[in-house]
Amino acid sequence: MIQIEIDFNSDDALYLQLYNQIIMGIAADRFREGDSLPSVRQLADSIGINMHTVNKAYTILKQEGYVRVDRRRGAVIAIDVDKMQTLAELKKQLQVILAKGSCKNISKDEIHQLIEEIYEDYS
Amino acid sequence: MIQIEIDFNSDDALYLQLYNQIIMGIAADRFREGDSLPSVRQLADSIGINMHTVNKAYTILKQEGYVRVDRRRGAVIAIDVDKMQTLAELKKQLQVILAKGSCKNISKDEIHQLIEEIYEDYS
DNA sequence: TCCTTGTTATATACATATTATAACAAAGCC
DNA sequence: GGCTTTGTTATAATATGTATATAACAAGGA
Repeated sequence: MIQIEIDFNSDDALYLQLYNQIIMGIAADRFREGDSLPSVRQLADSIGINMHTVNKAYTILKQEGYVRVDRRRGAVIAIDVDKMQTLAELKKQLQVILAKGSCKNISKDEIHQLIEEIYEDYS
Repeated sequence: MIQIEIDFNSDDALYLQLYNQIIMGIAADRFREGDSLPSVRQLADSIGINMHTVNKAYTILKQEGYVRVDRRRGAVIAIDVDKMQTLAELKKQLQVILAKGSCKNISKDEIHQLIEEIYEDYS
């Protein structure tokens, strides 16, 4: 059984919350290369949302190379590594976040520290 | 004169691009504490978008403590530092980004390196 | 007085998000 | 072979979010 927490009061769209949590689940090694995710219908039922909302999350995960879709086994975790592109995208997103921190007097060291903290939470 | 680059083909909403660029402008010291931003009407005209779109960006910047609105001087850069809350929000956003990197075989060291790279760009 | 300021309100158009049904071929199961 | 479940696609309806167009108001500057 998969564990997904959806906040229906969040500003983030449902499909985005799903997308984010699956990626964080892979990073935290709760889902592993080769694992199957529940079918779009199953997961939609268990969360209590529409099939197409789940399908949208799965489709984006596929496009961005986190899962591969197998006719027999459904959505299977399968990472397609494109390091250059990933680094470029991460940089863009980090620039905005670091700027927010910088405005609020958060030092570079505190950011590094925050990174360490997040990695420690993986244990 | 303020320098804002809007990409009308971006997936990001116009007000969000504006919001991000003003924050990045403050972080890069192009806008400083006490500086006035253009009026909503002026900026809207110079970019070629609607007044309310600019107003939305300004309103969020105000809510999040990046500017203060002075009846005489318009939107003035004025940072309201709430370090605890800022750190909590940054952490949430970083968790998702780092998870993406982790899935794509980007090491912790490479993240630290990316942070350094972004800070170096401020010079 | 006149103009500009931020602010608020209303209306419209368009895009995105979410749900509801429905249908299809491919694969697994009995 | 029949039945179910799979991913996938299509269409429609609704709700929400984004952007624009006008308009009006009080407060402050020139």
